[in-house]
Amino acid sequence: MSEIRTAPAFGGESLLFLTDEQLRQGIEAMFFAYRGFTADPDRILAELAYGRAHHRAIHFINRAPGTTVNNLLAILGVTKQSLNRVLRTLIADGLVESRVGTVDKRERHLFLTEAGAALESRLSDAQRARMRAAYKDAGPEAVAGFRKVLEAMMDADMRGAYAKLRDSTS
Amino acid sequence: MSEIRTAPAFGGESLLFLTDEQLRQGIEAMFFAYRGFTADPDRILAELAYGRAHHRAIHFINRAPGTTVNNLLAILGVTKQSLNRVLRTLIADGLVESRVGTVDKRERHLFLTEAGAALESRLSDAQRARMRAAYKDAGPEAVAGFRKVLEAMMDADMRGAYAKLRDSTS
DNA sequence: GAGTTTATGTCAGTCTTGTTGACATTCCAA
DNA sequence: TTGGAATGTCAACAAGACTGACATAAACTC
Repeated sequence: MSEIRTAPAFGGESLLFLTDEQLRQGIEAMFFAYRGFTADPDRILAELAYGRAHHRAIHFINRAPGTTVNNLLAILGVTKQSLNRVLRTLIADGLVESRVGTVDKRERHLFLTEAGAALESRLSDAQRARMRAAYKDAGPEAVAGFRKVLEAMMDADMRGAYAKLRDSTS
Repeated sequence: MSEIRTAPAFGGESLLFLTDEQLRQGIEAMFFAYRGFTADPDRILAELAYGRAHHRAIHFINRAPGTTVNNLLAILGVTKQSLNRVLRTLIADGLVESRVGTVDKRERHLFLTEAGAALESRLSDAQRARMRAAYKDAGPEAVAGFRKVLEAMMDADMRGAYAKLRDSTS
């Protein structure tokens, strides 16, 4: 399966970074880094008897206020039943508000309440703090490379969703 | 909480990459990319009625053959009960072999059987294929940055575990 | 040698988060 | 008006994490 076992240079460009060993290191780095990535919000969520699913919902509702359930479903990649359970608790706890659509009354538009926005900030701040430290350590060029590889690693449909979100504010 | 809202240049070095907006894009990229990262092995595992937990165990047993249960526990960051459930099924299915230690007979040393190694290859190949495509797209400099940021994002103890694994083969 | 610690395994119960399948309601559109 | 889309809800279930309790064997310590 390995296209490149040794590390020859083609056309003057080294392909050392494409060896199985390099790829494996990347895979393991991704695994350990993702744990760090979620560790800080997880601690906050545990206090409140919420989980990562709640965080994800809150994050993307904050990101795109007024988004519909269907829209959120597509971004999160879970079933409506699974999302619905999470949304129900968030609505019951007064963190999320669900408004019937004016144009299409079948749709529910989702918004964070003040309390919801407060929790979102708390979670974001924790997650950003680690991200900021990592970015600072690695430097701007590393960050550009980081983003480039991550984007190339996404499924095509998620790359679209990501680009849409990315360009909507920046 | 935001240290930097605007994007001033300090000492001639732009810190544009440390804005909250940039950090949020990084967070979302990480979320979507991780889904892609696990998508291919997940499909294979689903066929076999296994989950990601099985993949992780198989991966690290292959990576460090003869590792003890305790060692694996530390790397995976789960409880022994959780890991034990997974190991039991893998041993029962003939993918993993557990050998009593010769020096310390309390320890169990874990190895992949031929069948286990075969599955490991299948899973690795799938995951590496995507990784290789992403690396190729992004180029060697981006890959270096990617690795740098991921490493900075890990918890300190995992950075140690990762470095140990990383340097043991390369 | 007795007592403690360590490594492992196991049982029982709980929680979150995902899944399917079935079904009802509402409303838009052909 | 009929069909389909969007949403919500109920029920059942499974993976994979958790805690707590307990058992066993081996190793270590005093």
